[in-house]
Amino acid sequence: MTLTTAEENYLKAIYHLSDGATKSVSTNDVAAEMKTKPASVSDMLRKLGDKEVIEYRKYYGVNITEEGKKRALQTIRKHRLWEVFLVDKLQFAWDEVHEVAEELEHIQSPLLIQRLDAYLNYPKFDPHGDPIPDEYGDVRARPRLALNEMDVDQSGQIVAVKDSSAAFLKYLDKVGAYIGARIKILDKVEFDGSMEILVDQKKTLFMSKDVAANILAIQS
Amino acid sequence: MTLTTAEENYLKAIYHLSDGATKSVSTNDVAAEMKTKPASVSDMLRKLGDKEVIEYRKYYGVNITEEGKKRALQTIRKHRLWEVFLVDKLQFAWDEVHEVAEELEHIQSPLLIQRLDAYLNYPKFDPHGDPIPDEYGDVRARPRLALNEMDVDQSGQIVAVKDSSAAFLKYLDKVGAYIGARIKILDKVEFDGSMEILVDQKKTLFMSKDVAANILAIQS
DNA sequence: TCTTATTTTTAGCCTTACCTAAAACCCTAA
DNA sequence: TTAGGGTTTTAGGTAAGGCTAAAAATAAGA
Repeated sequence: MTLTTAEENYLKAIYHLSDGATKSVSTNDVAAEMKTKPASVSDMLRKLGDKEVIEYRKYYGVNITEEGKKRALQTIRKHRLWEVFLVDKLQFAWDEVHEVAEELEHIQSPLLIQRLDAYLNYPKFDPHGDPIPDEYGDVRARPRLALNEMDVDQSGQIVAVKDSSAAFLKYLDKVGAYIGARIKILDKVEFDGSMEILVDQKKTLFMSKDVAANILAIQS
Repeated sequence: MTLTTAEENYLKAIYHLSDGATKSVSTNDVAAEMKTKPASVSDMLRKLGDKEVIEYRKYYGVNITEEGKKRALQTIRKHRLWEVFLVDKLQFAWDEVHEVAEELEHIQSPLLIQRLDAYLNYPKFDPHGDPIPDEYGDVRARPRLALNEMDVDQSGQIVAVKDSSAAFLKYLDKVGAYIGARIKILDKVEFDGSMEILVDQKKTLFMSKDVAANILAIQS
């Protein structure tokens, strides 16, 4: 059973919204994600249900099936491999690659993806730090480090905080850090463990060891 | 004015059939080339006429316009650059690349093509020996050499014969050479200028200097 | 020139993927 | 337990790109 480009895109959206195939997803949410109308989504959900990549009960939203999850992960794999190609080989900036990868991910050729993977040296993460599923759909999550565990000159991306109190999040917001921010360790002060951090390649931030220990990042 | 994937494919077919935008092309010929029905072609010709990439007079076939020629050459450029990528970088065989390139050529990103061109070191010919138009649509035809002018170990492709008498073409056919054949010069005999030539990577052919001088090839 | 054969176009219908408007359904609060 | 209100589906329509069957235009032969 092959999927059209539109079907692949819907399936990918449903996979993302369902938090890795765990939660069920509403028609409205899919419509928002796909920037389309709920009526169009209903149509498409019926089709995807017929193809058994989702379980669809009218009025009750959808759950992705095992087969659907596998298909979604294949598409995500292709997307992320192309992103690596664009950044590593064609010198694209990491924020320029998404739209092009969105087109490239629909090219149908298992051989192409196999060869591309080898050519890129079997990368495990894309330029945004997101993991690349293997050809069976297995994802190896990248280990998270607290910022104070990172070394000077290492780069990464903030993915979570340990203490998610409103106060701490407010502090983060004030200094211009946020979940998803790209960071680089510029300096670590031996004496008190405080750090100097470059955020989004433009803003420099000073933080105490305690603050740094509260912020989790993945390396890139 | 943007073209859909289908429109790009029709335009490319019309360009090829019109021998580089010189001859006019019939509905039936386009239908045969596109493996579709004449009725579908009529529809599409009206659309392409509206977009002014062809000149369409009902019942009298079409001529490609200057704008159409430019568009067709852009698509051909993208197709051939991707073919080079697949062969040079991803180790595809030269006869495995066409279908995948047929998909890749429709990716819309001028930056991608520009970067790909640079990455491949501005190739002038694709793996089949066909010239790659530059970004303005200019094509530099590859100089043709008679086989006896080629050196040992050089590879190429037969593109024409000087003497196109039936007798000579019949002889070529008998020995298994043909327009389009991939060849490699294995040996040249100093004494009489006769040559040993590998055809399509499998058949070895001996020919006199006179015969070799009658066959034109491009180098690859 | 007239008739026939061939080519091309039109007419009408299908599928995919979208849309709007209206109907149906689910849920909650009075 | 029923009336809204929000969500979701259905009904019907559009555009792209295909199809078949039939009509129309061109070309060719007597």
